[in-house]
Amino acid sequence: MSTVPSPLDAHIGFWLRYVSNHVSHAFATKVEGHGVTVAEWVVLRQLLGTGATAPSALAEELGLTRGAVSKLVDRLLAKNLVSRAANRGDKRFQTVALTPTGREIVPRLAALADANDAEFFGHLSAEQRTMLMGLMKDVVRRHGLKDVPVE
Amino acid sequence: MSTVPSPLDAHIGFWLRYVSNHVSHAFATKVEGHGVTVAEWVVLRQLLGTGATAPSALAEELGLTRGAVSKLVDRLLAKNLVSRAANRGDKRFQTVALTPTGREIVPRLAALADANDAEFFGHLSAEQRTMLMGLMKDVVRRHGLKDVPVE
DNA sequence: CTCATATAGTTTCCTAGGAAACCAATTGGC
DNA sequence: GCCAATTGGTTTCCTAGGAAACTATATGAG
Repeated sequence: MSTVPSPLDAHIGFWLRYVSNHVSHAFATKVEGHGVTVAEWVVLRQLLGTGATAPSALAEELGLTRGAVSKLVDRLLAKNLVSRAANRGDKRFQTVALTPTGREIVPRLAALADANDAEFFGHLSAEQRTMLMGLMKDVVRRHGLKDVPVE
Repeated sequence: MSTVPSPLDAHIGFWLRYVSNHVSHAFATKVEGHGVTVAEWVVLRQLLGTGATAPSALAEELGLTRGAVSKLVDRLLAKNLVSRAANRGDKRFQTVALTPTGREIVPRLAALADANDAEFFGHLSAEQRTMLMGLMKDVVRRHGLKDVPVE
């Protein structure tokens, strides 16, 4: 008695990807007005919280590869939003930090992020939002993967 | 009294993207054993439900661009998983359909999709899963965007 | 009938990011 | 002390997919 293969929309993963794509895309168009991509925003906001940080730490915290972070930092340098500094002890290490300009635009980008989240999830009740976020954090924690990013 | 800019993890969108990336990546490694990508699987499963379908309809249903579907279909043709047919009336139209081979592997891929979803969300109760999916569908519906894919 | 317009699909160009090879600096075994 | 192994970061190669230009077909206004 073989049953019909599960439809696409039977999978939670499908819906997450679908919604997540739309949310990210909408946010991307919002921030592109400030000449920044979503990934760049993520790095900038992270740096505001952590201060000068090694690229490898950023990669770890944000769930990116070191290669991706390397290129991301290049772009942010070119836009003068972050600066690189050599570590005086172990010369393999660097740290990356926000420039004054970088620090300046973070709040404006954060406002866009808030607006974007409100646009997509604002219709949910506070309880629903909390539960939703809780479920996501649960998956991350449960699934062992890098516990969490962020402060 | 300006407050601190929202941290990354204050946004539901951030968590969705984070989790969704992991889920998709895990699934990708599962299906790559069958020589198929996640996007290709999505098209294959869709075709099982809809039968012979125009590329533009696929694009619409799955939330992809026509260009992306065009390339996706090319790849699936090369793998002999779908076939293309010209429409006898309006020569601009085509339809794409599963080949026997394509129809054959869908159930196996569906099993992988089930396993993947279970791996990430199996620890949730049935109610939690239902609610989670409901919230996602709600966002899609509410946000007007293409109502839903799938049968 | 004819030409402007619309529509389906393709192609080109571009960007992003992963994997893995690679370089430089460091450390540990001995 | 010296060399192998490790570690941080970069670079190269590759693939995916979006945007927009492009081709071919069809339709409709006149």
